[in-house]
Amino acid sequence: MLTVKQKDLLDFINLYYKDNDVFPTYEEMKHALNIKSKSSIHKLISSIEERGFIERIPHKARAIQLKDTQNQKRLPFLGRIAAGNPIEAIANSFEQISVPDYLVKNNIDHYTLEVIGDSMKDEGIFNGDIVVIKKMYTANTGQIVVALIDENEVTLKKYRSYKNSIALEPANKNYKTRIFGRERVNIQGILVGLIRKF
Amino acid sequence: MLTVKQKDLLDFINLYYKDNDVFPTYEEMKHALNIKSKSSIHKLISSIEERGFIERIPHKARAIQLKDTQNQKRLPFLGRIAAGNPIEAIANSFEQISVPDYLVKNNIDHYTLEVIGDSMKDEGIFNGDIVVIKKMYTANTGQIVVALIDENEVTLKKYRSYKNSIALEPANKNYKTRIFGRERVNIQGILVGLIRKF
DNA sequence: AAAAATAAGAACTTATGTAGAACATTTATA
DNA sequence: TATAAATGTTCTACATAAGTTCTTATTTTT
Repeated sequence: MLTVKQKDLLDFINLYYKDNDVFPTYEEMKHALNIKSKSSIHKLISSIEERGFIERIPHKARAIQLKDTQNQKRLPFLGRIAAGNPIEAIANSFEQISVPDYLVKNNIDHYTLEVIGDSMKDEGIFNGDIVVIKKMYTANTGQIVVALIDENEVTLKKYRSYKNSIALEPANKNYKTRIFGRERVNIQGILVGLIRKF
Repeated sequence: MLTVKQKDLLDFINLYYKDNDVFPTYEEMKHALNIKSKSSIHKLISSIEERGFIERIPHKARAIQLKDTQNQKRLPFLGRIAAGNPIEAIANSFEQISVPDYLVKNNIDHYTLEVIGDSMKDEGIFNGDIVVIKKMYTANTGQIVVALIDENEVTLKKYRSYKNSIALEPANKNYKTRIFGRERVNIQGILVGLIRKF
């Protein structure tokens, strides 16, 4: 709930801190945001602090502290992953779910699904689990991916790439690996996180 | 329980926030919904807030907060659960971790642990997983518990209660069930959630 | 038909962003 | 330690942006 300017400044502070391991002075912020007066920065900083995104020690130089109120990410919940429905069919839902942000790489689109079935149980992925998926259209062998087969079936499996084909491996001896021509398989994302409620 | 317009506006706010990391002004909402007056937006916003879907800071610009059903809880992270250390030894850690609050029953103390080892792998609990534990001192047969054995070893196992003894069952054929006299086992909590990062 | 919800516009209040100068405090250093 | 330099704070002032309140219709829902 920051304004645009406030967010710009906060972004700059974040970036600066990442690069320099110290926080910027007002003078530096002034230049970064193309503002001519320190007092303007002071005001901005004050409002950012008021909203709880940072804390300051008054009068101390570079004495800012990032208050990480933001350790959650809201991701779209696209429904259940089981044979049958392509994800796209339900992708315009606005249902959202919160996941801890350490499961999510910033700036890359993610979504969540509920796992149906036990075909990946040997990887510790059980029926009913919520999986966090990073939207990607390519994968490396060994990664667990959401794959769309023949534009029509969606499944969560371990990916294995061969010269002219793609293998989708379950993690359960009761199911068998399926091998497809490259053109039949579209990667929809790779597994980055899992949440289970007991 | 929103009306159509209210939901349209809420959807727009969600979308806008996702794109911009900042909330829209009334003016922007006006344009998005094809409404000609800010006051109309104000009314809609007020009713959305009344119904608990958002919160505002009155009079502040862009000061909306998505007040959703799902949020995060910060729980203490008490370290690793493996043979050896009783949890109490590390229980005064201040480290905290965010977990989605749908994993947590309100008003009851919870904590988190990192799982070490694969003794529970057939239950889909793997080395490195974060488990969310509800602090409890009793358990029912079949529940997965954090148990303190002989005031000295802590372990995550399936609980089974007999007349004069307690069995702690692993979920891995390479480990065997251990049976203890009741007085040797103290339940420290029961498993309610799991988070895995891939 | 009655009750809510939605819409409009105007007038109003408050917040935000900007600037420059003077001032206060902390930190560096002669 | 005394002083200078760097940094943060306060003040006044102004323009604009944003949110609020009011009254009055109109539309939709019950």
